[in-house]
Amino acid sequence: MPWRDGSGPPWLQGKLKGCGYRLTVPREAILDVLSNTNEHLSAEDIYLKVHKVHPAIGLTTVYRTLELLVQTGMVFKFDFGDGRARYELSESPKGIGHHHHLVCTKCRRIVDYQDFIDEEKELLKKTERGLSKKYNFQITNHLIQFYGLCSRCLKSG
Amino acid sequence: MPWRDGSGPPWLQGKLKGCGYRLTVPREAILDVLSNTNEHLSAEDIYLKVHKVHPAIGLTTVYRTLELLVQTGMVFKFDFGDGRARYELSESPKGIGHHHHLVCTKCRRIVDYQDFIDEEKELLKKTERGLSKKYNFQITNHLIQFYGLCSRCLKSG
DNA sequence: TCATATAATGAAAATGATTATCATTAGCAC
DNA sequence: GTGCTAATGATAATCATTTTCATTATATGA
Repeated sequence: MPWRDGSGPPWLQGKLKGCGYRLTVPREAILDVLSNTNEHLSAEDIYLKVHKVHPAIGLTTVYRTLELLVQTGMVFKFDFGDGRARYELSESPKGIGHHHHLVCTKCRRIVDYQDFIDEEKELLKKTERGLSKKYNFQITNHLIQFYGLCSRCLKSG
Repeated sequence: MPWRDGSGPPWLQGKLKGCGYRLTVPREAILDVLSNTNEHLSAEDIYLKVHKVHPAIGLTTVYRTLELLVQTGMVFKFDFGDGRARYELSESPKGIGHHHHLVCTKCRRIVDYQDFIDEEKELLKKTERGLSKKYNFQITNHLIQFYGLCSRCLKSG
């Protein structure tokens, strides 16, 4: 559900401005696309979606904006091993929230899961504390992925 | 410590043959490099090290061999976000074994850690079981990385 | 040991995602 | 509104990785 004016979620816009960045049409459009998908979009995917509404916005700007969003922590950048990066909003306003991924090494399908995160969270916190202390490393983020064969690929051989 | 003949670890060679692949000089050389480092080498890093001993071995072959090793599960391929893949032997013969990474988002330094893996292992196993059942996904592998600022970057502001 | 089938190799060219350049445009603080 | 600059977009450049294809070398069976 895009915003009334198709301009993306106000709180994200607020965060952008809060970081001292200007609020521009391309940035709004990109945030809008990201907040209204649950796919794992590549830069080009995002460009194509944005392009439908704003044909003037170029791929370069999409890359630049995504880098900005990653820097500010608003967006996560993933590598699922197919040679192009994927981007997801760090925190979905709709509460879709933090999830991890199962990556099929055969067909490259991605399965999101949240179910087991609660327990993971506990351990992660604990681990993060331990690591921070031991290595004097300020942890801001983590990545957890499981690799293997998805149900379809298991069937087909 | 390279092997007597600088040919890499016999058990890895065995695994290669066991998978039906030929044992060749380039493959031995690449396995040798991988088994005698604890750095996070890129394809080109490996190529350069191999090149010192076997100048005839080309970069293409390094890429091809690495892909093969990743397919057979002998090598892990990592993305630390600097635009080039890194490769590590899955199981080090010297018992250096499975470890996870702390990635500094500022200077790109990588810290390996093993200390907290025991506890993680438990949860991982449990999580893997749960995920396998629920999503009918056969998990063969996992990736865990923490991102943040390393001690040096914390000091330097 | 040797011949043979064919997997593996290497040089060069192609690919394709991402980044740099630079003249132009458009937020936003005043 | 005006002006200062950050932001943009078209194009070209970069650079890691793949493809192509003719040549070489491995492992198997005689």
